[in-house]
Amino acid sequence: MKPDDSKRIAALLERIGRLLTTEAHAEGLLPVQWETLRYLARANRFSQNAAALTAYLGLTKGTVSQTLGTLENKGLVKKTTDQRDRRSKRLSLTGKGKSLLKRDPMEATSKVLADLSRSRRRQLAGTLEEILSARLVLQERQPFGQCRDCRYFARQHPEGAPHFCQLLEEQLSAGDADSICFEQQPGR
Amino acid sequence: MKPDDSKRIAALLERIGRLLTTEAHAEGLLPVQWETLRYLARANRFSQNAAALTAYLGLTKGTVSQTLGTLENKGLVKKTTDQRDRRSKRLSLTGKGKSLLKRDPMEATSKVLADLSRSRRRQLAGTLEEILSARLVLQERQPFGQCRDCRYFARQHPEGAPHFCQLLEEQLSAGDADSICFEQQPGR
DNA sequence: TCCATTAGTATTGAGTCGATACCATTAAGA
DNA sequence: TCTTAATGGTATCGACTCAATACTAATGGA
Repeated sequence: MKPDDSKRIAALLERIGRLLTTEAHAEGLLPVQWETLRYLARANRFSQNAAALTAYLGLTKGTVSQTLGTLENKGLVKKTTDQRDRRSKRLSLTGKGKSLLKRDPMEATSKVLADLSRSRRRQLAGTLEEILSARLVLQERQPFGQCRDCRYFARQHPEGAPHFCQLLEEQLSAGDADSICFEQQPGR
Repeated sequence: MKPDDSKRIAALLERIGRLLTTEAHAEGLLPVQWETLRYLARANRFSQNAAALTAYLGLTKGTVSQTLGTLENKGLVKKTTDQRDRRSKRLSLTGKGKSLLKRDPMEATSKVLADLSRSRRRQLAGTLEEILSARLVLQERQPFGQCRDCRYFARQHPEGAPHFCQLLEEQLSAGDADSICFEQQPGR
């Protein structure tokens, strides 16, 4: 095996990333804009705000605010002020935003991934998660894992609701449990 | 296993890509500029020109020309007109460019990759290459594989030189064989 | 009540990026 | 050889990202 094997893999990761980026110039949207739409579709309600998106993307809040502004102008995203904390704004996809996501250019790549065997997919997902998490830890950034893989996720709620978040002390729907969360901390 | 498992992997790939991009704002250079430097360090002499770089990055030639211009102004890249085809310019890293590459922000990720076991690295590299190649084929783009994995690579040269390219009919040094090539076509 | 913190916006300037048009050189045909 | 098409690269334009900085508004603690 080659001496700088790791460099070759790093180059592969970067090139795939760039591929995803260049082909994300589609439907009149730009790469970050697509990423934002996808994020909002996947994020649970505690994470549907600009601060969480900023952390997810690893950009500065000014940039993200600007991107959200243009998406709002395009009628793809809606902002509503959070009533519990009126500094914060709750972000959500409009109907137009949701239907645009059906033409997500990322689909082409998902299709290729679906052609891999189940076991290779599982292996790949595991390795990529490990790499990402290692890099994020070094930068003290959040992993944005799925709610149900969180150490604060409780399958049994005292009063009988389906799930419960022990950190935010909120009930969680089945959809919440599958979504990604700003506060998620892997731990089981 | 989750229904849209492939979407999760695609999101991982994109997020890692973005991570690589955001941390490539370093040493006064921008992400594409780093990618260009790395490309020039890895490309064989047939591929050290703007056209090949354009194909590699998947950008338009105008953009690439501009990026190369700023790298030239920074004294990191040198252009010399190719004497065989005087439309073309041969690109090379200056001493300053090479020494800057030693502070490549991508190193942080290579280090993490180096911590993976040998077998997981091998598996990962294989899977990523497969994914990339599948996507590139769909777009009719070049794979930019290593010279020695090319169908035109001949280990024995008639006159006894170490290696030989049967497409370009040129002798190849050991370094050439390890470099990536614009014309490379996997085939063995 | 004061003050530090947090959520988001506004502005500026550098640079990517796609699109288009352009120039020079080469290659192919008549 | 002359003409024409293709190729390698540059120049210019406008839209937009992005980091940096400064700002407003709301929150929350002392």
